[in-house]
Amino acid sequence: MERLPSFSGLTAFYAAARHGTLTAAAQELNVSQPAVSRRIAALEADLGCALFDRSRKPVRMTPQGKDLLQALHSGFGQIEASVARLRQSAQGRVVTVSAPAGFVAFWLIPRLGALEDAFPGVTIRILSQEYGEAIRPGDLLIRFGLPETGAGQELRLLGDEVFPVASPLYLARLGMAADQHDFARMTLLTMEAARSQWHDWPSWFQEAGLAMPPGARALDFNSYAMLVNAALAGQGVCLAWGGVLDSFLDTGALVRLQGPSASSARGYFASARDGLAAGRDVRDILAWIAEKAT
Amino acid sequence: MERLPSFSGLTAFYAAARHGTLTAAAQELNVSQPAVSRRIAALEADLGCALFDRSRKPVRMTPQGKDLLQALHSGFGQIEASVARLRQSAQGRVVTVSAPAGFVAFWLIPRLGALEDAFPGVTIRILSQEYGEAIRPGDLLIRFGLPETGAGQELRLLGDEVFPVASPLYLARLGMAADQHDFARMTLLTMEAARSQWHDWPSWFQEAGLAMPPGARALDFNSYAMLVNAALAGQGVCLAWGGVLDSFLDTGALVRLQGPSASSARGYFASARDGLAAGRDVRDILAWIAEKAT
DNA sequence: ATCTATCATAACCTCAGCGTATGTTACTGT
DNA sequence: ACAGTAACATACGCTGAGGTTATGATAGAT
Repeated sequence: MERLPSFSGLTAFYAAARHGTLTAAAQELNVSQPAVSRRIAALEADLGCALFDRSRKPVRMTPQGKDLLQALHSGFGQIEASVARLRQSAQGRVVTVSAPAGFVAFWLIPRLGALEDAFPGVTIRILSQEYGEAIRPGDLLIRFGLPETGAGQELRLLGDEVFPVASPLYLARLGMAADQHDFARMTLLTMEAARSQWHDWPSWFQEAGLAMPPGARALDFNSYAMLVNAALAGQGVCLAWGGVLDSFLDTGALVRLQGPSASSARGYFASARDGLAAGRDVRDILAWIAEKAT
Repeated sequence: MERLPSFSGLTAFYAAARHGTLTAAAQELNVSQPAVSRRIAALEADLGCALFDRSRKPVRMTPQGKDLLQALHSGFGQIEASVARLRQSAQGRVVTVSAPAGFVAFWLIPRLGALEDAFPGVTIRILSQEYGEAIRPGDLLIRFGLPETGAGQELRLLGDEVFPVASPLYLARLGMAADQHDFARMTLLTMEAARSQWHDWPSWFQEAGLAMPPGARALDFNSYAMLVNAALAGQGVCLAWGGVLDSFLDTGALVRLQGPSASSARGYFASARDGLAAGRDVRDILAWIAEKAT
């Protein structure tokens, strides 16, 4: 790892580069102009190259200076964004919920208004990740998968029922109905095989006691949200987790295909990162979500 | 702009987060463990939140800590890359050449081996930009356009002749030859009209004293490199700047269409950023390029 | 229960980096 | 051409931010 120059040098240069004069940089930094002059001179000595051309007044940046300015703009920008988030979070009551993207899109967001109404004064931050991606850190974690042994405080959300759903327009186009459908003539929307955590169509047919139609047409997605949008757009039939797509089932945008369903040990699980030591807000929101999802 | 925390706090946290213990971070930073402990405590007080959970030993990061770690990893990474570049550049003899992408692809890169042989011990860095993009900073600048008045030390490269070239396979496919061609039946490869610096087909026909074929087929590109690759692939005829495509003309991959040519005040110009004050390497390379390009 | 590793805190010390004052020079307006 | 202003560099003096050593508390392993 390259040893970084002094921070005061970098910030002095960054301010001078943005303002165009060392004097203005000094004002921004609440230091004197000679302090800025010296910081930048020390930085240049450290780096071994000139960042400003001083044959003119005010100074002009060299190409090396521009190179460093771009890096500082980007690097400081990202650090500043994180710092701002942490400071804001510390001032208010903020609860960060980390959950799979499909759950966020189809279950959590339709209920976000109600959640925020239930907890006035608390800022709810939501971090989502696609299936297969690493879980992002949060106060309250929702994951999809098998129950973990020894996890202790993990609550199971939603039912364990898995069933096919499709758009009524799609069914009508094929001359089918919810209680009169033929999988062999439908497109099966599915998550990519790499997502081994997912309940796929072969598993579903097997558990439903049906034979999977040979040569069934399949359409692969690497995002459950996109997959569900394809179903909504009439591109095929997809598997729904009990409870996840209920807002669409309630409005009729999607209908459940009549017939057997399958059950699975997999499901959505929620936990507070700090367990019983979690803050009151976190525990309350976890309880709220568990109640609405079961 | 958010005020950033102390750099020593950020670096101490970054080291501890990577190593997992404050003691190892102290070793990396060549300070004592209490110094690291205090830095991080001060940082946490500044941000108003805990970055480590200290109920365990060694410490474990909180979600806030992970948030900041990601930002520092990315931010410091970019700053470090720039710093490393500048330090390396200062130690060695590095000359940065900034030029349009077409010139780089078709003139400079075929000659790069010869250039490096001519200047052993000098590292040649090349920055390119597409036509219309802002010129990127470099020790030696090559641009395309009209001559600038008052630029002083700018040298003109290549000839000012503009002529059409095509792939012999394309010509053969149309039953044509270099000395027997009909523009009306060819596809004219051209830069997008937005690139007003470019010498376009209507201008060429006018200056060559020819009538532009009405309804001539045109294919637009926003990259001269892609345009030339299309000509090489037999997709049409393009305009060549005298000298730029000579490596293809030498090998026969492209042939010049016989007939009139046009001259233009536009051309490629090279200059040293620092003029006569430029370092010896920069001046010598500028002279080399000017000699080979004229 | 014992030992080791790790982090926190107290007491003390110092020099990195600051400010004020001044010199030099580019730049602008008359 | 000259005067005035703005901008950067350098010299001198000063101090408090942040370091070190020593010690206490506690988790974790055996």
